[in-house]
This record gives sequence, C-alpha cells and structure tokens, in this order.
Amino acid sequence: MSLKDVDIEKIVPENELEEEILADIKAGVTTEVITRCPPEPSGYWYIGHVKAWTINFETAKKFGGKTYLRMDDSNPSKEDGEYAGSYMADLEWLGFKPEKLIYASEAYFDAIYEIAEKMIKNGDAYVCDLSAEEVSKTRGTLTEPGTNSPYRNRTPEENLQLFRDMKAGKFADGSRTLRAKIDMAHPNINMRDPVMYKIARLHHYRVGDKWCIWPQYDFVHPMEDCLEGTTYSLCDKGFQDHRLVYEWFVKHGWGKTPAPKQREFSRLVIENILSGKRYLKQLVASGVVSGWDDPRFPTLVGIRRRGYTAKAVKDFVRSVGWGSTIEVTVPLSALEHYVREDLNKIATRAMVVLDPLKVVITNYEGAEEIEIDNNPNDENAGKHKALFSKEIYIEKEDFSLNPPPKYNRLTLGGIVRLKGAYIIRCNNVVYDKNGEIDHLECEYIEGTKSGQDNSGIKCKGTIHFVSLENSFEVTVREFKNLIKSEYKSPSKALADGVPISELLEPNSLVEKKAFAENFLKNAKVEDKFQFMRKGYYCVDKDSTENNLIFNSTISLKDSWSPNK
RNA sequence: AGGGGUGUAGCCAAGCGGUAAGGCACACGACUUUGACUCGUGCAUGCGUAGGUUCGAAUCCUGCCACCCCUGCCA
Repeated sequence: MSLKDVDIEKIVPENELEEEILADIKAGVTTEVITRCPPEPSGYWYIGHVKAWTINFETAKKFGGKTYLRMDDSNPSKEDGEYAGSYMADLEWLGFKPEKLIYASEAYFDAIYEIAEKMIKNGDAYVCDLSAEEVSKTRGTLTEPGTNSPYRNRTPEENLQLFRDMKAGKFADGSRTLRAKIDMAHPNINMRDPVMYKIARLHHYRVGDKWCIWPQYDFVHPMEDCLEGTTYSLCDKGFQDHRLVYEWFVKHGWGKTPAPKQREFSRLVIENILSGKRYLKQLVASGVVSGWDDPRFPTLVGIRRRGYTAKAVKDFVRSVGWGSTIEVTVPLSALEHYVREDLNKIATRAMVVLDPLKVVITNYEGAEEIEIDNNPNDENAGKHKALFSKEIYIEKEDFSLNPPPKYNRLTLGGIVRLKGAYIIRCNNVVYDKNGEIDHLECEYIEGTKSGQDNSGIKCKGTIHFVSLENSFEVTVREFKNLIKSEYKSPSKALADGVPISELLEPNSLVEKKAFAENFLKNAKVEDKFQFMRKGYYCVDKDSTENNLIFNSTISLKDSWSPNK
C-alpha cells in the first residue's frame, strides 16, 4: 500500500490535517504519508490512547501510508519490557497493523548521538555544567527572560571533548548536560536552551548498560521521527507549546526535507472514568481490582474483558472528532451508546434468569421445543432451540402482587407471554413456611404458541424464562462503574485532595448465580451475548469447564418506569 | 517581555460571505413475542461580547471579555 494505490481525487478530507495533507501531496511536499504510534513503554493503554492511535493509523491508511509502532524508550527509570507485548495485542484487537515494531533505543540512539555531535560542531549545542537546580533558576519565569549559562560560549572543540567524556562515563550523574543553544530570552520557555542529554547511570530494559547519557524528549522525539521517515507526527495538544522546539530540532539536527510536521489533536477525557497510571497502579497493587485487565478498569485489556468491542470504541472516538481545545470531556453515556450499538448487531440472544422464581404450569406435562432467534435484527443469524416444560423459572421482578400502573408483566390472575412459547395465566401463589413466595402456579393457554398463535388473545407483556430441564447454573458478574457517579472528574477530585477510597463505588463487583439455557454451554471466552431484556454479557477468562462466568458488559436501555 | 491555544445547545461537533449539519443526552409519540432495537417529532431567531464592512456575517475587520495549557536533567 502506498500513495500510488489511492485515488487522491476521491479523498474527502475530514479535518484540517487531512486538508493539509492533501495540499502537501498536491504540492509535491509529501510523497508518502507516514505516521507513528510512539508509546512510552511504562504502562497499559487505556481508552484515551485509542484516540491517538486511531488518528495516527487511520490518517496514514486513508492516504495509502503506514504507521510504525515505536517504543519511545529514552527514560530507563520509567520503562520496562513488560508492555511492548501488550501494545501489540491491543493494536491487533483494535485492528491496526503497524508496519513494524521499533525500539527507539536500539534503532536510533547511535544515529541520534551522531546528530548531537554534528550539532555541537555546528555550534548548535553545548555542554553545560549547571546543576538541575541552577538550570531551573536561570530559566527565567513565564514573564521574565532567562539568563545565559556561563558555559554557553565554550568552543565546539571543547564541547565535543566534554560530550564524548560524558558518553564515556567520566562525569557523575546529573553533573552536566548537553543543551541546545537557542535563546534563553525566548518568550516560549521550551526554547530556552532545552536539555538534549542528561547523565544517568541506569540500566535500560533493551540496551542494558550501553549508555550513561540519555536523550530528552524534545530532542529525541523529532529526531526519531526524522530517522524513521515520519511525515506527520500527530500528538495531543499538550505538546502544542513544543512545536517550535520540534521544528527547531528538525531544522538544526536534521536539516533535510521532507521534514516531519507535528500536528496536535485534543486529548479525550471521559466523565467518571479514572485515568492516570499512578492511580490505576495503586488500585491494582492494593487489590481493589483483580489486575490491569479487571473488567471495571479503563485499560484496553480491561474493557475488552468487560465485553466492549474495538469497533465500539473506535466509533466512539471518531464521533468525538479531532477537537479544538486541549482536552475534550464527554459523558460516559456517549461511549456506552456505541457499545450498545455494536453489541446489538453482533450479540447472540439468549434467555438467562438472573433472579429466579419458580413457576409450575399446572395444566401441562412433559416438554416441547421452542425456537429463539439468535438475533432478530440479523436474518442471517439463525435460530436456536430452547425448551418449554412444566417447571420453569422466570425473573422475580417479572411478577408482582401489587403491580404499579402499566405493569405489563405477570400478576395474580393476569397473563403474560413467555418469549418463544405460550401465554400463561397466573392462578395461584404458593408460599413457604416463612410467608415468602415459593412458586407460582400458572396455566398455559392452548393455541397461543409462538408463531402459531390463532387465539386472538391480546397480551401486553412478554417475559423471558428458562425451563428446568433446559437450564444450567452459571456465574454472573455484575459491575457498577468503579467511580461514584457524582465524581465526574476523578482526577480533579484526586488533585483536590479527595482520597481515592472516597471516589470508589462500594460493591462495584457483585457475583451471583443464574439459570442459563443450555444453548450457552458451548460459549467460549469473549463470546458476546444479549441476555434478553437484561443486557449484554460476555464470557470471562476465569471460566472453567464446570463454571461458566459471564461479565455484564452493559445493561439494555430501559425506558420503562412505573410512574409514566 | 510573557508565550501558546480556545469560545457554536446540557455534552461533543460541522460550518471556510448566501440565511445554524450530525451525534450523545433529554422529552413525547409509533411499532414491538426483548418496556431492547427501529422509526417519527421536539430540542440555538442563535454562534463569548460590543462595534464596523456588506444587499447579506458564526464566517471578514477592530476593540473588549472569559476559560485552558506552559517555568522536569518526564514523555
């Protein structure tokens, strides 16, 4: 796939970047669109990352280009090898295929070092002996210019020797830095002689102890983009202030064309979702959740286990758009809409009774087959067999002795349709010793079987059920959002000093038993179902042969309320 | 001697001089053997604000106002 494989004339730009790319292509500035997916390998991805990756991968794809997965691993103190594998798996799940997996530390550090030497020779960089504290102090403030480092005017020869000595390990950690010689009085603080290399004897998860000097983001990122051939470096607006430095390094460190362009999109924030590596880590460490892939977690492995689909998340992200402010906050319901939308199309329907109430059909003996559509919205989905028999279970909430207005479920003396089977009438309520309802005695009405009903009886309600002979016990895990609904912005609450324990919804995981139709016995991990009239569920990886576990992905919408 | 951004509905968002798309949410209807889905209807005389240019302005000009981000040897 390359630019030649797409018809430029037919591409309809959907945002300013795409308009710019189109113009670049037409002007001959761009001959190939290359983007990159540059995670710092220091944690699992969460929903927010999907926006960045969707933009980078889909923009490239739209123009017949490609995207590299590049570990932005220039800070050994925060990174380790645990994550690259998870990124590959996440990307595969999302349906994005990187051109190649690259470890910047291995692939580019030598070349980047050479660039640094070249810049020293050109007088664009110098070795500075100021301590971190002194650098900070001489940087000036938001409104005042900084002052030049006393080491700023060393000769290129002296700088080169010093830099080589830095690399050779002749100086103590933190004692010197290589700095870009830009402008200490620049109104943009990022331009005030940013640090290019620091000295730190750290073991790197990829390159081991090869280096004791490490390139810093403002320098290393544009150089990696250049070395890789990236044409559009798409990042979030947190880096907008850095665009100037980015361009400066591209010019002074690289100096060739075509030069990569940095463009920025809004960060995506979802209400009531806790993000922030350190907080998530804390919850994992303290055992509040079962791990990084806990179904209540916003990590990709978490939402995947929960039952969210990649399509849903991508549709959601696309619906939010490119964004104009640094951060865009949308309600959780917006995400959930796309989850339901996709699941409605793909989830197989099944009947599962979560809170059983026994019903005996007094005028019926034996059992008979009934058919259930696997998906009424998809005629190709087929049907599956279930059973109607003398003893069945219905949902407790589907029977009421004191029905509210418009309650069109089962009442004493009332009728209701059993999904796929007959209309039944409740004639009697049988109580146990404690005065609790033990079971219901109902009669089925002949001639009302689903699909062949010629009785003319009008029945307002239809409820789901399972028959005793056709059911087995499963485990269902119901979730509440991890964060209490009143904390729309958990990170802000945390910043305001609210303890994390206060943010957490108590009992966000409730495990219970349920009766599922036998059809579900063959369900495999990650299979997705709609438990009719309840919600969407998927098989959890904790399932064993004798114990199927279903995670509640999301409930069905429920517009019914008794008072309407 | 600060710099960089952004203001269109409750939340996102299109719009690029020709009379305010779309989605979410919400409300009300219709349909329904899932109170789901689907469908219909409603939801900004208004685009931060004050002026100006124009036959015509969310779009162009000027002034003002508000909010967000930036002073790591993190990315």
